[in-house]
Amino acid sequence: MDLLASNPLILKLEQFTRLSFEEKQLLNVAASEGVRQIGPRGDIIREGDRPQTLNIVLSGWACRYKHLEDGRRQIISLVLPGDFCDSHVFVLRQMDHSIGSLTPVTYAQLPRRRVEEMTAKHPRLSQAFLWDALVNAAIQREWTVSLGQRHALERMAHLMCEIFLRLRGVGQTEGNSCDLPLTQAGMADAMGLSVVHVNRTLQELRAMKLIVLKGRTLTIPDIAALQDAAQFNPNYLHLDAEGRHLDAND
Amino acid sequence: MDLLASNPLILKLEQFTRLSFEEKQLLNVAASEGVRQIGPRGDIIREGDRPQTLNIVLSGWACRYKHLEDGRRQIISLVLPGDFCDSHVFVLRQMDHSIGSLTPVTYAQLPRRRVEEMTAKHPRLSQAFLWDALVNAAIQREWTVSLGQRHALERMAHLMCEIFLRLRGVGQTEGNSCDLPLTQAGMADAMGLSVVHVNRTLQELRAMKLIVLKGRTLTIPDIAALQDAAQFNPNYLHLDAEGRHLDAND
DNA sequence: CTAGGTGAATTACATAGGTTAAGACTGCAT
DNA sequence: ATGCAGTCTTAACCTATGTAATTCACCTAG
Repeated sequence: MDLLASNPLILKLEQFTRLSFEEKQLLNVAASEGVRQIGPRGDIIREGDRPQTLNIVLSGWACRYKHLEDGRRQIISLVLPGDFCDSHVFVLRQMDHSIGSLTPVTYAQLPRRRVEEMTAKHPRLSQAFLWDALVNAAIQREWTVSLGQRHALERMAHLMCEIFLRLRGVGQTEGNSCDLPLTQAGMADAMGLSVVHVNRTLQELRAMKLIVLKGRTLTIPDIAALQDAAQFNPNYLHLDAEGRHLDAND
Repeated sequence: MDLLASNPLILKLEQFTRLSFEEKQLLNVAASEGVRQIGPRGDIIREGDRPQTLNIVLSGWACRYKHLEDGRRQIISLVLPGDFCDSHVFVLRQMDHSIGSLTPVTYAQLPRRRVEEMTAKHPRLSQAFLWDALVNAAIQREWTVSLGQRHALERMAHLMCEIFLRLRGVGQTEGNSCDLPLTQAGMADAMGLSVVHVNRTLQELRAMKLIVLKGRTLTIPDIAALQDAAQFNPNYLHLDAEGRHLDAND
């Protein structure tokens, strides 16, 4: 079944735990109902909104972001295929940030009740969702470290390592290449740098043969070398979770 | 009952929802078993550890932090009285960061089983824990914004606003003053600045009459003014959660 | 009361990264 | 074809912040 193999949410969660056929089917149905599309610079959710649905990105890139009053913008995190837009916000009163599309995005809108049914009936799913939320928290912490301590070159290199590994987890890499639909302005907003300096830094990374970046395609000739330059330690992505080996009944 | 009123965990959670007497009692018992103490610069948990307990800070300040290979250190977040050290890490293989004490710290160690019992029997407690985890995620996002976009002065001002409000939520402020046991080196590690620049910035904040900082005591003469300087919007702390008004059976 | 350690303050100087501006390239819409 | 709009690139210049080093003021252990 094609969908089963290509649903990024399933691919992502299976890095952590093996899902039963039924669970996968459930996720697939969920990801095929209420599917929406949005163009490249739209908002999926806005600060202040109070979503009553859970949105899952199926294809394309989005980001969490926040504006300051004077126009400065920080991209808080990247929302890649398979990622939730608003995990568990049902508890909170309103969104404290916005989620915008960076490319055309396809996403599924799950009504709240549907999510609750799924997790109630399938503890392994709610376990997997929890794992996902915890990994996202870890990623956010790592961005804190990047923004606080790493210099521009390390920071950019670190970002690319992270993107590559996250995309690989959802089957969106080919060899040592992947999509990178972020503009330099986007990278600047994500890494707290100016566009000019992002450009300088990319040139430097290219000169060091650490990356090849043509159009929207990123190639990493030597991942180990890039990781070194970034002081990148993949432990925070928790790709080695034990759940994976606990049981395998599908 | 004195303990009931001074347990910072209860005070914190009650900002979000009203707890029943039984629930509070449960939290109190939890917070009085397995109590540990640690001096000012110790580690409560280390990167790589695999904690089988849930640690709750009862008094004193701690922080999550991470070292880079060359000695740079980033404080990722502050762990204040009433905060969990390791919410839900049972799912993950190992700690991807350390938690260290900034002052002498008293904390309770809850065995995993105990936590699971509590949340299983008291859905409102697990709801409250979830709220807490979500607020922590929001705080982490706000730090990302601070580190990425705010200049030193705004950044420091923002930190002080946040600390003050968080402490007020657990009854640790007096008027417009609170404890601030962070050294300037600590603030530097938290805000991604050098010690010298932290000092300069503090002088500036003092000259602007935005803060009074003597010894370990911070006073904020005019909170609105400080918030302005920081572009501080408290919405991310979600102190207005609706759960608070839903029911009140205690 | 003295030594050594820690935190704060300040100065002089260095630099990573920001700002502004302008040109070149791209793709798309008319 | 033409023209606009977004993106990338580069250059010249500027500044917020970092680095190094010194002094002072505590505090605590002997």
